[in-house]
Amino acid sequence: MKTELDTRTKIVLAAMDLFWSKGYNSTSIADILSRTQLNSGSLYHAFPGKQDVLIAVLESYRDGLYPMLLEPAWEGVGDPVDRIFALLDRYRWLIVETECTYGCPIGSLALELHEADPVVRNLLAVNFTGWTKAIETCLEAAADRLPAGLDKAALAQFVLTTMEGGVMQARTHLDVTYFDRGVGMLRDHFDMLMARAARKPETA
Amino acid sequence: MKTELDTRTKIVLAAMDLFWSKGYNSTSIADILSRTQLNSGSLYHAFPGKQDVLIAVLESYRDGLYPMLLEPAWEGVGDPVDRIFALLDRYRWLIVETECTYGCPIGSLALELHEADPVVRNLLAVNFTGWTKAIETCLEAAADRLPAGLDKAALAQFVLTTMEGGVMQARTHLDVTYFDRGVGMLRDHFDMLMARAARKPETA
DNA sequence: GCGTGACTTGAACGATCACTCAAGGAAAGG
DNA sequence: CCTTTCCTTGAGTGATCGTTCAAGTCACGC
Repeated sequence: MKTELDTRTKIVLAAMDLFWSKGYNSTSIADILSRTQLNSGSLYHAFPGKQDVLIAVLESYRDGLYPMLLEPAWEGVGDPVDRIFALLDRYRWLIVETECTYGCPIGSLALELHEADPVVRNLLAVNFTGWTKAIETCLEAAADRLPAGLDKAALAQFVLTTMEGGVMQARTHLDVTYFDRGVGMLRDHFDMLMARAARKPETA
Repeated sequence: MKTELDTRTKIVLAAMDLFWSKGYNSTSIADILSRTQLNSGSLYHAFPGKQDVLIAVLESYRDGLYPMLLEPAWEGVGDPVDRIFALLDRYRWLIVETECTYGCPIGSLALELHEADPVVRNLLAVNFTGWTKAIETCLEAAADRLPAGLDKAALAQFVLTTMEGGVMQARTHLDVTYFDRGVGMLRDHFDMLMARAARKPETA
């Protein structure tokens, strides 16, 4: 089944990869054109400008969160807490696979684009929110094992923080163990929370 | 005392500010020149090229870690655990002061420079290591309040992770509370560690 | 006064950037 | 066969990038 790809789709796929590996500013339109084997006219027929390609990429990440990231990561993993660490393991795998050169595409773009357009900044925020909401769902599913008054939204954000900070340090040091230690600390955090919940259950 | 600044120093100071606010790639030599009121010849007399300005900036951050960042943040704060959170509060202050537009200069550069020169990458790593080593010193000074077998290096890295992840999310959402929640989670983590240490003291 | 080295001047260079557009298919409906 | 519409072609635009360099200025030892 040789799928004939839409011009827009071809561009978005190529741009996703290029923005991920080189960043937005360092990726030129010429890079996208040579990757897709298109001419500039075709690209500018499909998109008004470079920033609109970025917007399409971010929308694609947003829409692909479950089908492309979470569902594969959670396949065969039923326990909600395990799912959180399965997702982190997915990122670990990406780090190893790319020899610590790639990171989280959203995080990289978020720190690269300093004076971002409101639409772009909002899409970055939406991507983060989608991710943390998914973690929050896991935390709610595991609510019986966690302390009663726990701020689940804050903890979900903390999971994202651990992932982003770990990826950043692993990439800078070219060493996955910097990611692993962060995940290990988060594991400890969860263990302590669950131990606390087990010690005095059902209290507000 | 009107100090006449060295050309190199003037350039480094201007570049620190520009790289911080706009990033490395988005800062042009022309930006640095107009900021310093110098001509291109003077800059290229002081530095072989743009990347060498970046290297000087990173060396400046490395050398300024204690005098410019830690000592001011720790002034009047004796308790080692309080010092950790005083430092995080310093970053919080920067976020608020810049209306969530600036972040950690090292973290931003680390994620912006995807295919960084080895010298640059190493200087980024050195800056991270200097920071975490300082936190580690605090943890060692508070060792009596912490669990015996605690991996202090890992926890120190986790503090950096919390800071970087919090800054990233605060900047993306244009809202400091994303930073605050991360610091709150870390506070909980410390509280749980100290409670565990108090429960069963002096055990390995 | 004069030579010498350190530093500055700023126009100019080639490369590359995002982007444009007149011209040219290709397919479909009439 | 013609028209219309959609899409592609690719040379070309002006702007901006990092960088160069011949010429000029300046302080200082002789």
